[in-house]
Amino acid sequence: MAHITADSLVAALRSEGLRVTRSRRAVCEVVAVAHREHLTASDVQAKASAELGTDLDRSTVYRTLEALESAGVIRHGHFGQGPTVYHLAEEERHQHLICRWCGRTLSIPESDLLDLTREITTRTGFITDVEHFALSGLCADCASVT
Amino acid sequence: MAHITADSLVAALRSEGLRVTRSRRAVCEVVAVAHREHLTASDVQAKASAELGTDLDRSTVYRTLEALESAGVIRHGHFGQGPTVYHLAEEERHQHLICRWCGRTLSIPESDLLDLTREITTRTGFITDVEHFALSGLCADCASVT
DNA sequence: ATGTGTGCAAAGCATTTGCAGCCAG
DNA sequence: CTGGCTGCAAATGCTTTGCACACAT
Repeated sequence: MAHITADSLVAALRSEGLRVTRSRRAVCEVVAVAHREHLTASDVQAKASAELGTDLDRSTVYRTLEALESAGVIRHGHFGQGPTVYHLAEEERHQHLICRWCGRTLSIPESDLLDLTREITTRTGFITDVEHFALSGLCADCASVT
Repeated sequence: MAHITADSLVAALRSEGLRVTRSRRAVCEVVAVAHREHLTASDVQAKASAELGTDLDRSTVYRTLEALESAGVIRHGHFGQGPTVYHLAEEERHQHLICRWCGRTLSIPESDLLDLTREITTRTGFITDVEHFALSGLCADCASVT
């Protein structure tokens, strides 16, 4: 799959019948450039404001992210207790593992967890979206210290 | 393992060198009675206040829960975007599955997920604490509607 | 009698909302 | 030109913190 561009995000807004403003375009650019990275609303605000040269309001950021999410081009997840993170609705999903000691984050592709998700579905009928919440635990380094 | 009683929670506080007050005893009772249930700070405040007959301050609740947690007799977890939930540090851990549609919560014993956690550890060295964060997804009912 | 635990009040964050004016269509 | 979008400011909800007083030990 080709890289997602700011333009395709903008197009998604348009196809939802939403208007395309300077602010929204800036948010799209920031999100597209971040690619696989996970951004908080505050990250987006900072980068988009820098790009615009003027301050973009935090509420506008939230509203735009919400619009992009309902257009289906971005998604959000929850890491630990911190703020919500946003990222492109990319093809290759992954589970995040957060170390409760050092706070480091690892990723593991969803495809490596298919056995798990299948197992859960078989037992409960529940279809897991591994990406939405991180898993907590101890990373290899911190575990070895303990 | 026998049921955990309020007294054993109180004893845990004592063994940490902490004082046992009426407020703390009330919190211990509420948590012990809840047994497997997951309580928010607000739940604990309400129930403990009812038991005391006077209003227990929210900050006292947080401080007491923190004390119980560092004494190792309770733990906390995060369900969705909602408030932190507290529960006894019981023997049988379980993973929570939250339906992103109807909000219902299912549980699955950690023992059913050993393959998963082993898999993750093998691949990454990461030791998962399945209980700390819930998993998001669609429950059987909501999935069938979709 | 100590100093730990308490209530109260205020602050700290992330997020949401109401509203008056602005700009994309 | 008209309504959707914006900034501003205030409100919300959860959690934390500073402080003076109270009470367990």
